[in-house]
Amino acid sequence: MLKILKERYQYVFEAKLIEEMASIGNYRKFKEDTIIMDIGDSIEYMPLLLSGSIKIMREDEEDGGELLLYYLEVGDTCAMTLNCCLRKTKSQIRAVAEIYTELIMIPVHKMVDWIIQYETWRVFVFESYNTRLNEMLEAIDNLAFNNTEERLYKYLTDKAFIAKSPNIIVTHFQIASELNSSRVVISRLLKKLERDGKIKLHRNLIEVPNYY
DNA sequence: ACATTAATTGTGT
DNA sequence: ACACAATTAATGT
Repeated sequence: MLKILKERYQYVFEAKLIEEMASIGNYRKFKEDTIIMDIGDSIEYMPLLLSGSIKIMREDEEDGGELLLYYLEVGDTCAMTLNCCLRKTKSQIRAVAEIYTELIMIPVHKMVDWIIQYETWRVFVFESYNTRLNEMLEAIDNLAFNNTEERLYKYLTDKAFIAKSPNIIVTHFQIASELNSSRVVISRLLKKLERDGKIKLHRNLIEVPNYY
């Protein structure tokens, strides 16, 4: 575990901190589509991604609809967790492994200590906050302007990027529920994107040539 | 290889 | 949003 940590984070954190992470952290792996953290769970650990990718979703308690907020990738932490450990609130979000994912769980009290002890950790935490905030703003823009088409295309490229393949395997229905839209709308928009030459459609499969 | 069926996708109102 | 048509994949014979 120490080895993996070093590979991924040697330029981010100082050696001492990495060693401490390795000895304290709890190594876990999750298979595709498993829920890592659900809404209402109290947060005792903060995740540090080693490999894979996690999607962060919100759920509407009214209609049970889901909404995908953003993806966490290697080198990211969950901003929600950062928030919760300082305020002792419950999770407001659901985290699901998008693909096979490895991560290290670190007890939240440790991360408070580290903020005091390690400069690199402080920087890391603030950076994460910042990127997350920006991504959220972007997401809100798209929502507010009701621009589902852009949201859809971003969703597709993101997904392809994570899978490291231009081919993504989803049905229109699945996309609709993640974007909290209806299947028909998605189908129509996908058609349009195909006509524009941005993607190619097949059954259960969408080709996204320019995903990087 | 063909027919049947279920699921996914396309389109008009 | 709804209903229905068309297409495709999966399965059995």
